[in-house]
Amino acid sequence: MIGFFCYKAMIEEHLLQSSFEPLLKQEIKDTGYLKKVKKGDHVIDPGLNKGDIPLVLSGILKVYRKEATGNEVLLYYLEKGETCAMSITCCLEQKPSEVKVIAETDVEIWMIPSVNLDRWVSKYPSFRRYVFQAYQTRFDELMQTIDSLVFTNMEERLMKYLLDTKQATASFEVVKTHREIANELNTSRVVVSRLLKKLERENKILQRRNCIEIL
Amino acid sequence: MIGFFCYKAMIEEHLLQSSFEPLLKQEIKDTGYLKKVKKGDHVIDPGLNKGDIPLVLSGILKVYRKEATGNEVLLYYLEKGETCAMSITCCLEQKPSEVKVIAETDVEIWMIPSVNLDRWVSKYPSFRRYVFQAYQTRFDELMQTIDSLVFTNMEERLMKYLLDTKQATASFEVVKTHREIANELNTSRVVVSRLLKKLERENKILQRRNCIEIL
DNA sequence: GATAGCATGTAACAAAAGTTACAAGGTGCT
DNA sequence: AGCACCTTGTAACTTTTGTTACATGCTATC
Repeated sequence: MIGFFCYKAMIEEHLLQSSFEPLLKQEIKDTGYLKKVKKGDHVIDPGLNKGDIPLVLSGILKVYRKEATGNEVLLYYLEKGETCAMSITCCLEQKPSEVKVIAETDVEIWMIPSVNLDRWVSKYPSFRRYVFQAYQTRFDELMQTIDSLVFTNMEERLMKYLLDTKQATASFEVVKTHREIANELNTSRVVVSRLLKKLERENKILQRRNCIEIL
Repeated sequence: MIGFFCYKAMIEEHLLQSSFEPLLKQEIKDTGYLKKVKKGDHVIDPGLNKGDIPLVLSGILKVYRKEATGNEVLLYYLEKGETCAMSITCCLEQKPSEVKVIAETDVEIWMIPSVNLDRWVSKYPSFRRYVFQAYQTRFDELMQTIDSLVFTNMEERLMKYLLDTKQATASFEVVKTHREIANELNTSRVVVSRLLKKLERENKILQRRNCIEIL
């Protein structure tokens, strides 16, 4: 029971900061449920449509695009207060998800049953704003991803990746191996090592084992 | 007056085929207006927020991403019955557009004043479905664009581009110069000529001046 | 503290994409 | 016809990215 009250307090604290109407806040608290996901575990898998919409309470989610052959590429991070726009469209259209969502850290998510979605969008102006703003933010992120893919070389993509990751984790360091970074950028480990060495020589970063410090 | 009735008939014909409620159809007819755009002209410009949402009645729109330095890349085409999801988020969030929309052919668009958006989303289930489906479709297209950028080489991107363009124009031929294609893929003319020659040797296409036939 | 496995550095090479330069042929205009 | 301009083809070269191979050193585990 203590745990139960803790969760309710957590979602309450979160919702208090939002612009949601009191009635909507109550509905979110009453119909949602808490989901804890361990670092590295899947939240959504392509093709697997769980039907509920995640609202991040704590931790960081990575949103990926994955190819049939196993290659993948990081699209963006989701942080506290954010939601997965892809899930919303998937739920409303009953379509399997196009993306893969993995917990970058241990994560706590408030899951909102998708049955309520359409009604809430209709009933609550604040929820409409929230949903459309989520779309806007995701489009912006995807545009940035596309910019980075089309208009810049691997070195710039890598630097943007480091800065984004630093931002998402609110830390000075990026705690990842060259291999992990290579996977997230869909390139090879050797290329990442080569470019990181170059960035280090240019005094833009500092490398330690499993860890990159951004200067 | 004849022209006026023609337009009303055209939008009516279009709406009849849609799943919109009679009342919504009436509102769309009453509050919208027709916009004709000549081939090559801009419909939306980045930074320029006209505030109305386009509904394509006839013709094809190209949606681009443009860089500060002038480089650009084609994201996808919009066809009859479709709308620009970017415009919707831009209007609702009062944010300048992230993309550039150009008429690929002469185009007729029914412009919907954005003042009505929020109310219609709230009031009409069919409009909610329409808007969310528009988002879904655009996300899918962007995912395909990203796949093509991350996971395939220029030859495959070029072939996909030709097939997409063929599909959009509902024609056997792609009536474009190598230079135009290079611009839409953000590469150089020489690279496009080289790869098209290769595709021709492999009997996948047939080239004439200003025109590529897909086999 | 031996050892297996992982992380990083680097050389050497291959493939893909971009750049520069020029030639040949078509098109439209005067 | 003559001319300017556009389109396409291609050679030669550079740069970027990807691949293979191997060396070195760290770390965890037994």
